[in-house]
Amino acid sequence: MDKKPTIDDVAKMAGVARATVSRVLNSSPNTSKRARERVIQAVSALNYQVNQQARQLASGASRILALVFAADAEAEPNSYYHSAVELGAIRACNEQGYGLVTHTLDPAKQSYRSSILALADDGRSDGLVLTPPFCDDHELIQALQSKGFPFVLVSAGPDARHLSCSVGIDDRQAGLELGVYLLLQGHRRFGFITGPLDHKSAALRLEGFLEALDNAGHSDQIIEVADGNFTFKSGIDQAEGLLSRNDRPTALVCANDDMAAGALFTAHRLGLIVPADLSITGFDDTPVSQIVWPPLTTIHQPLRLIGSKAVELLIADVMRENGSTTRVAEAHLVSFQLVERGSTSKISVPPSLEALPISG
Amino acid sequence: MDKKPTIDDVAKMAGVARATVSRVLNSSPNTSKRARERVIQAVSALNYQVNQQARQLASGASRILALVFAADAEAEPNSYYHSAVELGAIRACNEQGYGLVTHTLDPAKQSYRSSILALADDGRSDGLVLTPPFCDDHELIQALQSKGFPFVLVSAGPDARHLSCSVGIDDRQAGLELGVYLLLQGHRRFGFITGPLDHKSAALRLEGFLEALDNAGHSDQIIEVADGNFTFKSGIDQAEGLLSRNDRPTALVCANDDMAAGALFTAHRLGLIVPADLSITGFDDTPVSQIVWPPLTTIHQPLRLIGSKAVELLIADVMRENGSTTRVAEAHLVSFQLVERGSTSKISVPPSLEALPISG
DNA sequence: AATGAGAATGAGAGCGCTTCCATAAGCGCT
DNA sequence: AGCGCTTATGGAAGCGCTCTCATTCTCATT
Repeated sequence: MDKKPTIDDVAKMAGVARATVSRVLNSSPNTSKRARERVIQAVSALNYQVNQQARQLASGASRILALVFAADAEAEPNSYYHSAVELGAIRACNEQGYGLVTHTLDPAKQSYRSSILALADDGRSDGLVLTPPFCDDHELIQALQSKGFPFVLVSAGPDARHLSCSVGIDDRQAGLELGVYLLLQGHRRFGFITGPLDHKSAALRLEGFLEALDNAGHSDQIIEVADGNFTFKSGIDQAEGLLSRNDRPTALVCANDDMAAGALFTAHRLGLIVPADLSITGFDDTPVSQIVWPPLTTIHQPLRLIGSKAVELLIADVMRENGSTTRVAEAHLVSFQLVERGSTSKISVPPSLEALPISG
Repeated sequence: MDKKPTIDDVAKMAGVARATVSRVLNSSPNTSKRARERVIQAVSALNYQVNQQARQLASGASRILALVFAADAEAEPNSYYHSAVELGAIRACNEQGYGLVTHTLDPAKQSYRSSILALADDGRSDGLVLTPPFCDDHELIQALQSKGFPFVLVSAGPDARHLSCSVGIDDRQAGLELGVYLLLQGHRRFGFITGPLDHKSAALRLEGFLEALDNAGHSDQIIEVADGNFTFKSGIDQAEGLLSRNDRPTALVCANDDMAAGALFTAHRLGLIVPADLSITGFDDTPVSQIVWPPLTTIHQPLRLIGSKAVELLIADVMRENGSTTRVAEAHLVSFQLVERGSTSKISVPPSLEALPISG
């Protein structure tokens, strides 16, 4: 097998200097049309491809971005959420000639912070995309910032959003809309299964929901909250507790689709008819929400878009690094929609309650 | 911010030559204990980290592997399958100090082949992991082989397995066991929803299933086959056709879990009780199979293991490249299990049929 | 004490590219 | 024609590492 052609081969063939070839390849401003044409022709004649390693060494950039996901040792990851974000990120990377290397870390292990910092240090990537719950670790964010290493947050809570560039939906508002929706459906007794506590965006979903109840003049007493961890199994377990009470809720709100699927499972097992006996809502609008029966009313998040947008911001940031412009902590909020499906329905309530003031 | 220390800084501090530091860092055989100690101490004192780019340029290896997945423009990927394989691959990579960059390609676009070849050429990765349906493209495989570029196949069909190193289960055998199981349950009228036609391992599932029927002395006439494409939606649609016939099957076999979930959806819609009126089976044992109601009887594949094993083989291959040993086309078959859940049950059949010879 | 095999080390030549700096070419003016 | 200015080009110095090759050191053997 012949050796791959180098930039010098191209230069020789095109009859120009190596530097000129480099300039053409990197579309530097100062090149003549003639030189450009000759170089391009030589490149295609030789089937030349830049050696990324050499370029990286010389330029100091690897053109690789790293994406960090949470995944504990054995449990399934919150797969669809991750896949969708990753897919969007991959697309955006490819479009800009970047590669994306995905890392998984167990957030339960304390070592995760140093692992992420090591990722920033080892020079294999130019920037980091942090997903929950890593995106809410202030100490980590500050460490990264003091290194001057580019990164962007996905689905971060508002505190973290103030610190750095981020992409996500307004989880609080989404939770609120869900609350308003269910109140309008006539529900007055709620169950809520939360996500992991360190997961700020999950916490916001609850906050927003409670705000809706509050706005409508209802007290916290009409809601029972159980701590889930985003897994199907935790949905099953927590629903068990919430649904076996005497005054069980008429609507069960879950902080993601997988737990909603678990809740549905428990409802089935208990012989409850959904939505006649119980309304259930999910969050994220992952495929899970359509696979279960009945399909879930849920909040649609544009996860692919979030992934691609995160990468775009990150690349912009990486490129800007040379320039002196300092990075701004910009929270990019993308829109969400409440998707109404078969898992929720109106219940009949006394007219007096229906007349309650409900603010949007 | 100070510049990062280089190997020369370490060499100076340790009082040895740069080459010695390099040898220690790469654990070459010929180093004295004294040199080793001094270097290690200097490294930690300076908090030195090798510059991967420089190492790559000098050594010619990027220590990055590429994973190629199918994903069409808008449709959801077969997410859990992909995630699980990817997760296993990531783990194995990290353990060996490699990075994994994931690429998605649309197999419907003819350009996918040149994209993959470009991946091999651009020097950013040392090896390729090919998943279905790319792993069954002989032309691609041969092109890769003639380049001498390392790669490994995941879930490839037997033809491709003969050509190159591969990891997967024996899909044919799995299909056969599923057939034997359902026959033993008393089923005699079957529906089968296949995967995409170019997906060899999916085709094998059907082949094995038919073989089971054949072994039991049953003709093809007792089975109706419909072409799915692994999506939930195609499961819904194909089940529609299969279940609305007069002599509808008593068991519906689906080539993956997502389609089985779709079939379940249709069954619900048609008012059929699963498994009383209809048994349904999936394939892969992804989380989907437990999320739906009733949970699916399915074939468990150790997807994480497949991913990690693929990477291990690939790395071994990459490393061997220097040595003269030629690669062998080795098919690594991992074990699968039939997992019995609520979506299947025995049906009452005339004793005469039960006595039919059924071989395993 | 001389010899030689083998282990440890150092010097230095790249790996293929980017980029700085100096030079040359082009061009509108006076 | 001559001047200064901008724009295009070439030469060459690295980027930080690996790895070959030549050299020195060690030590058992004669």
